[in-house]
Formats: sequence, structure tokens, C-alpha cells
Amino acid sequence: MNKFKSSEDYLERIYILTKTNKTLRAIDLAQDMGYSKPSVSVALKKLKSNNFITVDEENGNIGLTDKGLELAAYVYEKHQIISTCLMMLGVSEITALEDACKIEHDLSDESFDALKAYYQKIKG
Amino acid sequence: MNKFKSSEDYLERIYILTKTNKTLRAIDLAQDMGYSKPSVSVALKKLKSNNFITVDEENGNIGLTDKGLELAAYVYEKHQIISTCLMMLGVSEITALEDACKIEHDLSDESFDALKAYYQKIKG
DNA sequence: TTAATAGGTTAGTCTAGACTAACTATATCA
DNA sequence: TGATATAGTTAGTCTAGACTAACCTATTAA
Repeated sequence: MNKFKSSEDYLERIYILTKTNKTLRAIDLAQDMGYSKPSVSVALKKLKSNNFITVDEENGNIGLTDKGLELAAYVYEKHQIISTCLMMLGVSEITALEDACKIEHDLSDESFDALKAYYQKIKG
Repeated sequence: MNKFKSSEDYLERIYILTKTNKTLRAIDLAQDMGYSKPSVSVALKKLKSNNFITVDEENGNIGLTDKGLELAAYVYEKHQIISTCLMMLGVSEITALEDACKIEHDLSDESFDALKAYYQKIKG
């Protein structure tokens, strides 16, 4: 997992942006994430070759494959629960979101499951 | 902080090993951490030039400077509290320690303070 | 006295993931 | 028709932090 931090970040962002935006191209992602066009181009090429995303030949629109969607949704759920838990501890929203962005890649499934169970119990 | 993960890992390990071992040399650290001698040599050179550690010219014994001790103790405290909190959530010790090792470098001071306050309240 | 062992360093390689420079291709506007 | 803007790619650079190969030095053993 540790090895794919960057890919997970891209996937999560694609997941979020394709939920709100109608279409998403490489250039939109570059602007959103604050990376250069070449960085995004190379990252997307890798995601594509690993079958996480599709890129429309015609218009360059990015979409998630089933496999990509599954991973992206999981990373996003981690992000949401970690940041919410931090905020419940009194951490400011901005810091909680920042920290969640980093921690989400490091937390094992076992720890995440435990955190999620705790979160659900608290939430009632 | 994110940039110095590796240095923090070395410092934390030096902190732990100098508490238990009488002396600590590069080779001991290499064996303990599972890295090659050259990797450790280069890492120690960096820690030394940043004034985190001292290395005895005579016998190669590694020691922490005040600055190094302060950072190492802080990272170690993070490690302890994160892993303990995870275990309180029901995570196995081995996973909790592994995850804490990674998360300790990412958690901001603000989040750590909040987690620590929570931990102390629970512990009573 | 020579050979082996232990500890450490130097030099060079590899990978991920960012970057810039420079290119291609398409579309639009004067 | 030709200039400019937009989107994307390719090639090459940089950094951190691991690696191996090969070296130096000091100590110990035959």
C-alpha cells in the first residue's frame, strides 16, 4: 500500500471530481491537484495501464473502472472517517483533512476496521 | 515533517537502542533496522551534519545531541500513544505497532495533541 | 608476516514521483 | 490562411532513500 500513495491520491481525487463534475480531463486534475500537466499525464498513464481508469480517446474524459472505483471509494471512506474522528477529538477541520490525506495511505485494513467500528458506535 | 520520515525513523530507533544497549554503532543499527551498512552510513552522516547525533571518532559510538534527543523522544511518544490508542480500539499489537510506525511521521502536532489529551482522559 | 574478519566509507545504480522544456495536434479567431 | 490557445505527450532532470560492489583500516589469528 505504502508504494502506491500517489496513485491512491489521484484515484481519490478522480473519484471526488467525477461525482461533482460532469467531465474530468487530465488538465482539470492538474489544476485541482496543483501538479504539472506532465506529472498528471504520466500518473494517468500508469493508472490506465494498471486498469484503474479509462481515458476516452475522443475527448480525453477520465473514468474509473470497477477496480478503480472500488479502491477509490475505499480510500475516500478512510479519508472521511479519519478526518471525522480527528475532528471529534477537537482537531480543526483544515488540519483534520490534511492529516487524513496522509494517514489514509498508511492505515492498515485491520486498524481501519477498528476505527470504523468505533466511529459507528459513537455516531449511534 | 513528511520530508524527514527516514531520519525520524533512524532517530527513534537510536533513541530506543541507546536506552537499552550500553553502546550503539552503525553496524548495530544496520542489523536492527534491516538496512545495509552503506545505507546506514549515509543516513548517519546526514543526521550528524544536521546536529541530531554525535559519533565518537574513537569507537564509532552513536549518541543523541540535545536536539536529536528532543525530536527522538517526541517521535517515540507519538509512536507509543498512537499504537496504544489503536490497541484500545481492538487492533492487534503487531498491527498497531506497524501502523504507528508509519502514522507517527504524518500526524500533525495539532492532531497529536488532541489524541494525547483523549488518551490521557481515557487512561484517567 | 601474512591472511582473515569487522566496521565503515565511497561511488555508482535504481525507483517513485515531482519538475521544466519542448514537441504535437487540434480548434478557434482575425 | 495563418496566429494563438488548449490539451496532451516525450525526454530529460532532480531528490530521497534504498541497494551492490569495491575499497580502506584496524584488529586478530595462523
